[in-house]
Amino acid sequence: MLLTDIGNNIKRKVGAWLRGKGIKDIEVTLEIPRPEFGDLSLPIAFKLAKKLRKSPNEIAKEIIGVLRDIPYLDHVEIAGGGYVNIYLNREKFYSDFIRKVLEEDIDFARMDLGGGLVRLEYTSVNPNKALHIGHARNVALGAALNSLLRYVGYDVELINYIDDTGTQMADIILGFLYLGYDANYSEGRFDQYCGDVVYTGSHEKIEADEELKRKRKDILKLIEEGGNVVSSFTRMIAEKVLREQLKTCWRLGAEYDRLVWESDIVWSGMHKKGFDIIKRSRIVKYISSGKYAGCWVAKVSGSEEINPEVDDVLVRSDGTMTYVGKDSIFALWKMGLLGHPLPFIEFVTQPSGRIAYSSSWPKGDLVTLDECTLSINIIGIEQAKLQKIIQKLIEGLYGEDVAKKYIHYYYNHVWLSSKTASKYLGMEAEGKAVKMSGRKGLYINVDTLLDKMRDKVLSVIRDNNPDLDEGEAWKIAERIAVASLKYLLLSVDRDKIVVFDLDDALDVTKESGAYILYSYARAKSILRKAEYDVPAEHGISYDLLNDYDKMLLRYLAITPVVILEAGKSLEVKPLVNYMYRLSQMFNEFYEKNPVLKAEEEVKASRLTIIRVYIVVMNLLSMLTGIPLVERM
RNA sequence: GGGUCCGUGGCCUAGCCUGGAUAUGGCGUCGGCCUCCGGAGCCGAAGGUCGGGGGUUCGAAUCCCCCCGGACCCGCCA
Repeated sequence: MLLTDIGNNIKRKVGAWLRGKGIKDIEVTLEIPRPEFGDLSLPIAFKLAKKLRKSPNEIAKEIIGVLRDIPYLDHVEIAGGGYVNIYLNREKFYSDFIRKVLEEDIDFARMDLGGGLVRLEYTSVNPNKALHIGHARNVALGAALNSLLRYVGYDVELINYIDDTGTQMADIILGFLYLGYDANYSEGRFDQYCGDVVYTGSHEKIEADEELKRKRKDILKLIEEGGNVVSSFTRMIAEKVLREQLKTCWRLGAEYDRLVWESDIVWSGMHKKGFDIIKRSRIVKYISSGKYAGCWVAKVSGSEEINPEVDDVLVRSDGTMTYVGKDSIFALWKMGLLGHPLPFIEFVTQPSGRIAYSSSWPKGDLVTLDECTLSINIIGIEQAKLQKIIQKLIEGLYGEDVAKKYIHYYYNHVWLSSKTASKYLGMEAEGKAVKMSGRKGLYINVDTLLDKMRDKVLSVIRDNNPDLDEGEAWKIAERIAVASLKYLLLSVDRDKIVVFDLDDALDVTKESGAYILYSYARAKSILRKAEYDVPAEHGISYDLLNDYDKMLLRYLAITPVVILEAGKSLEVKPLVNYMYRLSQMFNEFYEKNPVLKAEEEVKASRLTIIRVYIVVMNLLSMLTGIPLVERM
């Protein structure tokens, strides 16, 4: 029996009582109060006071009568003028909870929030550079969301969209073709070479030279046409970069089912087919006169009549499609509403054994995407308006219910602290922080950062574990580095800019990913030293436990509540923050309570609590993608 | 100019969606704790007009309106 089950039970009972009184517009909510106020708390009496013309206190008394036959209930108290505080029979509740956790391991809190297929697009970095720490925010979010969605009952298909037809790509292709950069570069990572050297170099030269701009335009045209030397060269380069980028993604624990190339989309004629559908929308019109004569425009503003000045052009007067147009069609395809099959081939086997399939025009196994219940697109906040337009367009075609399935899962940018920009990149910066810029070379690559973090942490590991062999130490250092970076990126609100400071990131104490791993390693260490395993059916001797034991236990038991909230809101942040809070609580427990030296009954109970802690942390690690280590 | 988002002790941050009982942690500052399971740790202290104003409410950091400050978006570009 989980706390969520007990909560549902209470909500059902109180809900039925409400309906009996003819009240339908008040939702029953439960809180987890401070420990002295019980295990669950019901503030509903306050909301009913006016409606029933009674004091909250009187209503609370009435509600107590409703709560009679709740399993695990010990007693109920009224406090604070109308709260109904619910106290469980903790010995029984915790014993059952512990048994469930130890028997079912990390599956103990699995739930079904309705299910269905979620198609999740994330990463989608242009294949002309290495991933920088801003991309890592996207990747970390996607990987975690994938795990969370699966745990709460969805099927998930992971898509990485590869835009190999844009100007960023053309910039480096021009660099290779005309500016002498080496397409066979092999001294270091090819993606870093393309981004750090070729792109920055080429871009600057192109912007200053009309002739080069013309050449870039020609390259873009050739890529779009396909079937020529330039287009296959471009695809070859992009593929080389992508393979390197994927290594970084894997390092961050991210994998994919489908790599979808923009060039394949173009060559397969998806846009033409998609536009034939979009054209039929009520909100799309052909403009026959004036400045915008010859354009197809979508009415997305609030204006009465369609007005190209404020509405969005989908097809230009020369017949080519704008970015909005293309992206809308891709959105329809991802939602399984287009039915346009693309050929796919096996591209690479990923670390978990999962195969990533790549689109590959013209030959491969034809795949038509099924309709999905949700299409989640992890894209930066700067695209909010554009994504809104896409949703409007979908609404115009299929109605509001379908449009609601298309979710722009946005996140704000990662900036660099001015200190980091000047100290490590030699860029003088005004103010507290600066926006990253690929063109200016103002960014930090994920691999560069992870290497730095790993090296920093490695010496501490050697000091603390002299018996550990080098390979093992290295693996641990890598995990600590990844955990620290992910914690940094996932623990703050998606709406907020993360200001990245390299020195702060390298400081892996206190509130950090490493702190979490440290408490876990301590727990593991105790279990290694314990001479016996406590059998799962042992349970606990609740009366012998002190406040620190009880606090930890109490907090462990709310795991399902946290997961439910995270799953319903599609947020990973609560999980990450909970993970940190739990670690904090464990460290406190650890400092205050001897385990191995405790009296036998207490020792057995504490070992059991630690085992539960381990399972919960393993589960949270799986859900958030923050890796753990057994020692460090 | 129009739109979206953010504003919580010196600095960073949780809580905001779904209003509820003393506002969460961290950094920094000051002071403690290793004969004891891992000190990458723990304990304590100082530090708060939850940007400002108004409204709704028995009750507002949380909901609504206005204002201020910051970020982002607003091309037949991608």
